[in-house]
Parts: sequence; C-alpha cells; structure tokens
Amino acid sequence: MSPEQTSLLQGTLDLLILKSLVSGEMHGLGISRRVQQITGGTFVVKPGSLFPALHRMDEEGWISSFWGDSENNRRAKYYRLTKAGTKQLEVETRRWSRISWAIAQALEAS
Amino acid sequence: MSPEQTSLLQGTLDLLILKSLVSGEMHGLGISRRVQQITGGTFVVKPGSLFPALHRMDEEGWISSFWGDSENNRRAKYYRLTKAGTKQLEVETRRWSRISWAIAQALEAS
DNA sequence: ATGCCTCCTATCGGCTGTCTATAGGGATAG
DNA sequence: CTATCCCTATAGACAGCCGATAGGAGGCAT
Repeated sequence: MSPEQTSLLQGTLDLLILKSLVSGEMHGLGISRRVQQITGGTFVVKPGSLFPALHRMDEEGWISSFWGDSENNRRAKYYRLTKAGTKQLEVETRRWSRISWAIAQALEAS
Repeated sequence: MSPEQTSLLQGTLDLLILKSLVSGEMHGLGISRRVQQITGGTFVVKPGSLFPALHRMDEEGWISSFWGDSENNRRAKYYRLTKAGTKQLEVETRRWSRISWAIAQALEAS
C-alpha cells in the first residue's frame, strides 16, 4: 500500500522504539509493527536492526524484558520502558527537535 | 556562545553541503562555516567529516572542483554545484521531508 | 631570517549502527 | 507429517561520522 519506505537514519531507531513502548509493554515483532504504524508506514524495522537495538537498550537499562506468551500463543520476549528509558525518551526527543529545527533552518536559508 | 552542538545524523551531511553551495561556489572551510551558519550553530562539520564527504560527492558528480585563491590569499579548492547536484539536492530534500514527517507522526502518537 | 600563528586541505583508524541473509524452534493448519 | 506462520536471534558486511594528526603556505613580529 505504501511502497515508499525509507531506510532509517542512524540514531532514530532508539527514539522510535522507546516511543512505541509508551503505550504499553510489547514483544519484539509487536514493536516492529507499531513503529511501522506510528510512522505511517515510512519506517520498516527488520529483525536484523531490531534485535541488536533491543539488546543494546536492555543493557543500557532503558528497557526491561521478560518472557511471556504472545497473542498467538507463542513464546515471546516482552519489553517494557523503565524509568531511565522514559528519561532517555525525553532526551532523544529534545535531540530530535534540535536537529529538525536546524535542518529546517538550513533548508529555508536563501 | 552556542554550547549546544549536536553531532550529525548520518545522511544529513550531504544535504547540508549541497544546500550551502546553492548560494555560490565555495572552498572547503567556507562550506564548513556556512553549514554552521545556516543551521544556527547546531551542526559543526569538522575536517575529518567534511573532506571525505566532498571527495565522495565529487566522484558522484554532484559537485565539481577547481583550485583557486581564497579571500586570504591562500590556495583553496573551490566547489560548485553541478546539474546532477542540484537534482540530488531535491532528492535529499524530499527524503528529509518524508523522514521528518514520519517522526513527527510518531512523536504525536498517543 | 627565524619563529609562530592562522588558513586550508588531507588522511588514517576506529567506532557505531544499520542492512542483508540466514537460522531454528514452536504453534497451527491442511 | 509437512508447510507455514510467528518469533527470536546472530553473523558479516558496509557506510559514514569522529578524533587525531599532518603538512604546506602566507602573514607578521622580532
């Protein structure tokens, strides 16, 4: 339906994952689907990008994980935002604001 | 004066360089200064990022270069947008629009 | 002329983080 | 029992930014 999908900019994946977890705990593929949804299909996060990121963020302490069962009755690892993760989301959101503001400035320049 | 300077997102450097050349040909350090200017000091492009990028873009045919003298009477390599570079600037601008739109969507999500 | 500072270009090694491709196990359907 | 999802996972490759470093050449003071 939306054939235009852009590859991620380095550094935006964490932001999108953190944001997608605000609405509640989710398992890996669920996060992937949610990212695709909230970005209007622009970003598609494939397993090879997703899992390394999740593990990294787990080690950073931004998310915590536990095994459970998916809605399709399969073993799935669920992830949840930690307090530190919520804080990190704010940091990255501010970072993004700075960046997008700066580039907008540049593109408006004479 | 502006202590907040963000490191570049991969993929945005080309856009900023192309854009800074719209206002006329410039030498390397001039481009660096101009990028800093049009982004309100948010992005600072250092030599280790700048010159590899310029050489890459030269090979791609987006910019052309020639030696000349700087305003301070030093040898400087000047860069100029090519036709292909102008087109590439449009491509990257559209790409950026898609990306920033998508992330804005994500951040507004409930 | 010597030495120092600024301007300008340039390269190298390292690192982060994404992508492609591949794998495998457990549930479910035919 | 076989195929097919669903879900997690890893390995290898690679692009591209960063810090550090180098060096030539002009200007200026001593």
